[in-house]
Amino acid sequence: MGTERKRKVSLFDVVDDPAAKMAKTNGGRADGGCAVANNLINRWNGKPYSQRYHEILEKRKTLPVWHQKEEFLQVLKDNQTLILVGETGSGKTTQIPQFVLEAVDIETPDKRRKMMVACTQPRRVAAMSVSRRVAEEMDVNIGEEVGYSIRFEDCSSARTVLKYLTDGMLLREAMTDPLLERYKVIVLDEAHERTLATDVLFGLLKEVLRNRPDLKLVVMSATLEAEKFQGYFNGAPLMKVPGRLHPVEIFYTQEPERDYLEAAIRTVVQIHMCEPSGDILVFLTGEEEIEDACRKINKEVSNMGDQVGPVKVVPLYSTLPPAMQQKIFEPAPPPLKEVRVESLLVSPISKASAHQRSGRAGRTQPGKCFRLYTEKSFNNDLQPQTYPEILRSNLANTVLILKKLGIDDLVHFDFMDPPAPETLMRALEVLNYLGALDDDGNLTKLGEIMSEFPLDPQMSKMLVVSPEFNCSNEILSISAMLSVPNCFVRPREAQKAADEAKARFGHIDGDHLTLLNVYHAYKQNNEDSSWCYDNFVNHRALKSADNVRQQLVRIMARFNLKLCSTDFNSREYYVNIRKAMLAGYFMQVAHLERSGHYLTVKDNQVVHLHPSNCLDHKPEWVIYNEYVLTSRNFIRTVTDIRGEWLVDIAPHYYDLSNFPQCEAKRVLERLYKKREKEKEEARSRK
DNA sequence: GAGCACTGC
Repeated sequence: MGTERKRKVSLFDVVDDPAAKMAKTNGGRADGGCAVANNLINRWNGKPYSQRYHEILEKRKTLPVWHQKEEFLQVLKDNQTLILVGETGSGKTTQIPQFVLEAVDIETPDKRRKMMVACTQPRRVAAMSVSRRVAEEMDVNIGEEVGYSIRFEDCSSARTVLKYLTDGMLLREAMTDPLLERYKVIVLDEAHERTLATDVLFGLLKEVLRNRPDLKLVVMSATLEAEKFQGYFNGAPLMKVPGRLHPVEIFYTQEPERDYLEAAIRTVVQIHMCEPSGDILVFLTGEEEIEDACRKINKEVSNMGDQVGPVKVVPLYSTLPPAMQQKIFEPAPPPLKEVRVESLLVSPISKASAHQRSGRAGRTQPGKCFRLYTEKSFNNDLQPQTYPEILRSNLANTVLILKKLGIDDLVHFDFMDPPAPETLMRALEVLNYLGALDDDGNLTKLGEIMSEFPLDPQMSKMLVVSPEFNCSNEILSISAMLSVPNCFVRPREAQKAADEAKARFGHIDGDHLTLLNVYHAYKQNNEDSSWCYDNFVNHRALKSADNVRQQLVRIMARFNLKLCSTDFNSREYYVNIRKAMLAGYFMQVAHLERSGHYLTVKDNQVVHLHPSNCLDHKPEWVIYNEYVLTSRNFIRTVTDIRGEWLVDIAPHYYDLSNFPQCEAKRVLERLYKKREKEKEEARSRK
């Protein structure tokens, strides 16, 4: 890799002249060119700028990136790829895409359509909120010239010239538009987070750039790993933008905290009592914890009565509806204090993200950062960077996407951090067993359809084949339910009632069918939220399952996969559903040994049924949705299946000549013999 | 008979 060509751009401030720039880039447009040059008319929608535009513009000009605007544009002009390192508060996420838009020519031969600038974000909230902000800064309506695109919500139009989108969304777009031809410039933001999608986009874009000399790439990162990016992108120039606007003081605890949640709440209350007014941002790991913390903070503060001011606690996590998530961007009414409880990354975090989080405190004014661990622990225990997701994930889905993108030689695909060859091999093997890839590793017709579903390949497979089992409606519902957070609520003060409520949905043949019952009951009760509350199911989870289901239905329709159900009164109703599930999950099967333990077929692991299961017996064979390692090896969400079905539905996987000697093998041998005999009898009857 | 959390499509 051409690190020898590495360049560093010198930093110097250039006096900015936006008016001249705009006149230049406005090109040959006759309409009001003069007004545009004079900064009176918005070149994007032809309307006069509002007063607010100018007010915001003055504030924007104080952001650190503005001091390097001309320099940035020069580097962009001279290079196809560039890397920009800017810490929190530099303004890079909102300003850089606007600078780009101002400078590049996005006209196309078709006068009605322009090319776009894309800016990716790892998270939906960010894509949405940043685009809103930028639309305001550009004095246009969100969804028109500036838009965003996230799963379930495309807020963009034919007029959109700047689009914020999740990195996963851009990857999906690449599947139908392999050269990303509607984009002129792609900005990959938060590249340091190294999400799976970002990492795949790195490799993909590197190739696309070779085929599209007119495309440009800006990689933005918050951390010093930038030199690694530089090496990877053939010595692309590196620009550094100074970070936060205000100093942040960092405090550590003296002793390690036993209960970080309790410590976090205590710290919040202390800050509330002792510090001047402002915002507090708390990082926690999950929905339940966040809701819990919100309740406790409210309670503790109200217990203190008039000694302290009121507090407004705002939760933030991904499964909150978007409108609720937007709440955290509303300013707190002046006399109130505000606590925002946020969940972003699962701990233990890296030093880099700890640093980035502390940066949040200095965004609008000087801040303080309270780390609920010791300084020693920060220095010794935390990894310097977050380990890239691609090195710790199951890659079956990623490999399927790459294949669909036309990347055949995965071993030589240019990953920034190549996954172990065994990991890739395992993914290829799984896809081959599922019939998504043929024996030469080429995508099959089935695989092509599977790749269009935003699901794991096992689930896509069961969905695609479900019409053959006459139960696609039910498999759609089950898939949707498996794709959202656990819908069963079990509050500490009402555990017994919650268990009883769950038991009412229980299906003796397994948890998948229980989920189906819940979904059906939810629909039959008109998606009513108080019904959910009374029955201890999470309304939000069910609503989002419904949303997922609709998306899946649309994909099914695109491929003419028929929506069908077996007659509910037929004995085959549940049998068909279980068989269809097995057609996708035949690699996730466990067998009950005479010892009373379950052994997985895949790797002969001893596993236990997760206590959340609703079976009233221990079936000889089960399929499971996931394998979780907590206090024991558990298989969670399990359903009873019959050994005969393994032989019928997945004989290529249950090929006994490759099977290790075990009880399951002997059982299967008998089943195969039985099948042989049945066939012979049928033949002789003829 | 024990919970374990997250993100993205």
